[in-house]
Amino acid sequence: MRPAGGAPIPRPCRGFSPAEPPRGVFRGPVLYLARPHDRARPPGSPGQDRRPWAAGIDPYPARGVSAEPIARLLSLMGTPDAPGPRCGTPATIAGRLLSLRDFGKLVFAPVQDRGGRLQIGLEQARLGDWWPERKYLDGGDLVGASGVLGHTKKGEPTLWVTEIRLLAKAVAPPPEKWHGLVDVESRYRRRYVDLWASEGVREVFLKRSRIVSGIRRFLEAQGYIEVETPTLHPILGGATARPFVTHYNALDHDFFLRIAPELYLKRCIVGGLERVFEIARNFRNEGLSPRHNPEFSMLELYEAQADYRRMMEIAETLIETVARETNGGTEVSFRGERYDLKAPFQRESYCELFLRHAGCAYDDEPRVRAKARELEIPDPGNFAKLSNDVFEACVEEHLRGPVIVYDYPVEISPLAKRKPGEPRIAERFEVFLGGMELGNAFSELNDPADQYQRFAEQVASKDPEAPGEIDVDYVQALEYGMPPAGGLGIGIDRLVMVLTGQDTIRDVLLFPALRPKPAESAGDAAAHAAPGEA
RNA sequence: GGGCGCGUAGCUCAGUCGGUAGAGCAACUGGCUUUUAACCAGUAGGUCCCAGGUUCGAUCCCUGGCGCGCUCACCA
Repeated sequence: MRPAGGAPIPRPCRGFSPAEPPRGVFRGPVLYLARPHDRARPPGSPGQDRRPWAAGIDPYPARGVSAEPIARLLSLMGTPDAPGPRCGTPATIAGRLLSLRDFGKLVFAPVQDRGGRLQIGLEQARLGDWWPERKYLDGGDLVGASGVLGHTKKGEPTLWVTEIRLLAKAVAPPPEKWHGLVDVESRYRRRYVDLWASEGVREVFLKRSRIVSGIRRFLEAQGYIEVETPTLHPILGGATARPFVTHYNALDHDFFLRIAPELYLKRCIVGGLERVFEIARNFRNEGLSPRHNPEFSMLELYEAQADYRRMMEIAETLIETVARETNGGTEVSFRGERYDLKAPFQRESYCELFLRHAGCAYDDEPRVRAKARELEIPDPGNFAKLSNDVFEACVEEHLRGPVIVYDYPVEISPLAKRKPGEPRIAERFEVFLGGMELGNAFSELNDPADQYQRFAEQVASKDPEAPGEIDVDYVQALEYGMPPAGGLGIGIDRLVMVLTGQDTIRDVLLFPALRPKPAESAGDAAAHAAPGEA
C-alpha cells in the first residue's frame, strides 16, 4: 500500500556512470569542499568510499519525490497514549536532513521541510535492501523517505523508514548544529543557509508572505485593483530623495530608478481607474540603517472621491486586519514594548504636538530658529524644512503609537491638498509606531495651477534632493481633471518588522543590501578545487 | 561619510605580555537498536582578513587597506 499523496520512491539511480563527472561538483570555484569523503580516497586507506557517485548513485537525480507536508503529518500523529489518525500509516516526506544520530544498526535523523521537522528512524531490519543507502547520507543533504509513522519509546513522532533516497548532495558542510549560523554577515550573505539552519528565520518570511497577501485581499475586497507602473522614471517625483541613475542604451537616455510610484498611480486616477494600488519596490540612494535599505517595498493606494479622513480609516483597519490575520490578535511586541494595533489609532495634530513638545508654534520663526540652535540642528536653508527638523527632533521620539499625526504645513507637503479655510495647512497625515514612520497619506492635490506652482518652488529651492525639473506631463494629466482623491503609502518592510517583532529591516528582507564581496582571485579558485579524480 | 568594536579550523569560540596555535560541534576510522547538542575510543584539519613596517623572529606591536557589526548624520 502506498501512502496518500506519496508516489513510490524509485530505486537510486544505479545506472549512473561514475565515468561521467557529476555536474557542478568539482567544476569551477566553490566556497569549500571540506568533506574528506567528497574527495577520492587514497589507495589503501581504511574504511569505505562514501561518495555516492563512486557507488554509481547520481548525487543530483533529475526527479524529486511526491511528499506530504510534515506539518500536516505532525498534526495528525497524536501521542503514544492517544494516537492520531495517521499514526501507523504509511507516508512519504522530503526535506533536508539536519543531522544523523547513528547507533550502528539504528539511525535517527531529523528531516525538515518548509513547515516543520519530523524525525526519521532508519533500522537495518526494516530497510532491508535500502540499508546501505544511509552510508551515502550526510547532514545537510536533501532526501526523500517513505515509511510508516509511529512513535519512539520517548514518544517522539517518527517515520520508520522503509525506503530512502538522496535527492541532492550537500558537498558544503552545514553550520554548527547547536549554534547554527550566528555571524550576521554570513546570515545575510548566505541566506539560503540561514533560512533552514537558523531558528525562526523561515517563519519571518512565511509571515511576510501572508502579510502581503493579506494586504492584497483587504484592498481587493474594497474594490481596489492592483496595477504596475514603471520602475524607470525619466523625471524624479513623488518624494524627496536622492536617486539611483541608470542609462538606457536604446534611447541613449538616463533614467532614474523610481523613488515613489505616486505620480503614475495618480495618472491612473485621472484615467478613471478610481481605486488602484501597487506594492512597489522603491530605490533611494541613501544610507543604510536598521530602518533603511536602499531598495524597499511600499504599498501605495489611491481612491477617487476619498480624502485623508477616509485614508485614516483604511490605514487603521488595514493594519488591524492584517495583524489579526497573521498574528491572531492586535497586540504586538516591538523593540521591547507592547503595542495594540486595534483601530482607531490615537490622533494628534501636527501643530499641537509641535507646541506641546517644542514649546512654540511651528510657524513662529524666531522661536523655532532659537529652538533649532538650542538643539544644534543645522539650517537646511529653508524655514519650513528647518521647522520640520525641529518637529522630528522634539516630537517623533514621543510618538510611541500607533498614532496618526495630521495636518502638516503645506510647504513640506507639495503633493497634498490644502485644508479648506486654512491655506497653509495640508490635509496630510503620517502613522507612527515605536518612533518610526509607518505610513504617509493625504488628500491629493488636483489643482494643476497650484501643483505647477509647488513643483516650480521645489525646483527653484536649493534642496539637492528636490526634482531637477518640473514633471510637466503630470501637471498636464491634472489639467484633464483628477477627481478628488485620497492617497496612502505604507512601508511594507516596516510593517513586517512590527508584525514579526524584528528590530532591523535586514531581518525582514531576504537579501538585504551588502557591499559586494571582493571576487576571489583565479588562484584562490584553483586552490579550492578539489584534487583527485572526479 | 564620522566615531567605537570585531576578523583565528567548515561552524561557534579560546589563546599567544612577540618564539608559526587550541576546544566543542561538523568531517574521517572503529564500536553501539530508542536517540533527540546521543555516547565511547582514535585520526585529520589553519595564508590566525590582506599588504607593508619594526624585529633574529609577527597571528600578536605599528601603519595602511578590505569586510562586517554598533552608533551618529541623511532618509521612509
